Amino acid sequence: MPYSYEFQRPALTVDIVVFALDEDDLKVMLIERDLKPYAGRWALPGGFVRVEETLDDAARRELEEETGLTNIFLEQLYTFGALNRDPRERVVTVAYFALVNLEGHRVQASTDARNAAWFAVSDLPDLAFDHHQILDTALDRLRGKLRYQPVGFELLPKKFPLRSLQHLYEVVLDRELDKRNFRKKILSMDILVELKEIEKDVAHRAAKLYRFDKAKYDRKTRGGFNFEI
Amino acid sequence: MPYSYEFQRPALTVDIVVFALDEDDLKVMLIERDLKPYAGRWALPGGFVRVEETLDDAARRELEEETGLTNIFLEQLYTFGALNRDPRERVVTVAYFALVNLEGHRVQASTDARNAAWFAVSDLPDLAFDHHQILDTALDRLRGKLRYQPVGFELLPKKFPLRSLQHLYEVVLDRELDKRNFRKKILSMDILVELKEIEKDVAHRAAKLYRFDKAKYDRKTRGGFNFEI
DNA sequence: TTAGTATAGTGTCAAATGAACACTAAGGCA
DNA sequence: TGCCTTAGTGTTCATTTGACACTATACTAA
Repeated sequence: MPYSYEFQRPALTVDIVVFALDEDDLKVMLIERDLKPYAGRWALPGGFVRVEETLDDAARRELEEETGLTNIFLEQLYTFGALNRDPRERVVTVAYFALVNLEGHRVQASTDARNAAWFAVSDLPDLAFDHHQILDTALDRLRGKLRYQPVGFELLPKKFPLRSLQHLYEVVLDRELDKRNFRKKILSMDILVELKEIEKDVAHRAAKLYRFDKAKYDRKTRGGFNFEI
Repeated sequence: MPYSYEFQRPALTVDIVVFALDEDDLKVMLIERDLKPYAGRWALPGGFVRVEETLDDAARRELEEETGLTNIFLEQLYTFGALNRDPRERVVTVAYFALVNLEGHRVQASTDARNAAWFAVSDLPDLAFDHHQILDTALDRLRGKLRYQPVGFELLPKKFPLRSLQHLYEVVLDRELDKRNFRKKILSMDILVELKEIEKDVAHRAAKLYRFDKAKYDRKTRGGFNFEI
């Protein structure tokens, strides 16, 4: 039973850029399309917004359906409305960007009869639609956010050594950082808690583990906070 | 002749938060609604996105139709998709935020049979829909942007004394700034050009006029720029 | 057991930046 | 000509940033 409207309406979708971090690279989650257009091409997970769900809900639902990821950091990115982004008809998409830590959310390959996989952002295949542009926008946003908000922790496990945090900053910002200065700076922010635990099963001297203390952060966040590293 | 679709589609609109600056206040442009719902209430300018126009185009068109403003700084803000933001049906709106200088764009009161007016953001009427929330989001964005991008100049005439620029920062950031430190900082950025002109018709000592030099700015913008005042 | 090796962890100094602070100069006005 | 209003200008101190190198610890392999 079709629905009719006095004026033509663009279709509305959500697309999600999910970032994760492994030993070497910043990764992004892609889905292999099984339908036309762009069948066989890799694309961002996403789909149509239902009329009875919010945009955030749509993004979380699609993400779960297509990749199995739930309960992750998710934030609206930008809305893309170019006229021919989809060859079939006018489609406006609200893009989201999400951060997960690989430990907690191991790749849940094919769900929903699709193939899902992590790709290094430095070595991507051709993408469907304007998804390359969306991804570039997400990367800019990630780099920007890292500077003034403590989102990086979303990419790490709950407990992490300072090395991992520095590595995160180095990978995302794409430059090397001085270890001493980095530690001084991060610790002086006083938003990390040193745990009574050290790394295990590590080939050499084990590092202390830390966790991000959101309560501490919230207390000092009045008037902004500078994560410039 | 109605259009029909297999699934129900949300309607898609744009709404624009236009900021301007006068002697005392940061102002925002509002439209008095003549139709239900919220007839007689003030609202942000905006309207439906047509299927053959981009989101940016829709925002510019609506802005011109409803307020007469053209050729101004306009940037996408955020997309609002709560289920009951519009009592009639599901409407998703892509909000924009715009900056104008009052000199060049004097209030073009009623156009399109509507009443348009500037309101001080510190003294607003009740607004229709979720427009208060949109406006708050826009204010946050303006304050944020001012810190790391030279958007403030969009609120000033082409030629302006440093006092006006400082006043802009003080009004938007809502705190007083030290005149000497402000001048030192702004001039050290080397993005302003001192003109061979001074203020006219001013009751007391006239100040030198400056203009923003976009080319200069673009040259140094590599790797970010800090407008922290 | 010991030598090797890989990563953890730590401090100083110099330069740049940020914040506080007060007076003189210019020009219109009465 | 005196008054009033705004323009314009430097110094000092505290803080932050950035460059830079060595010792400590723990596992591995001979």
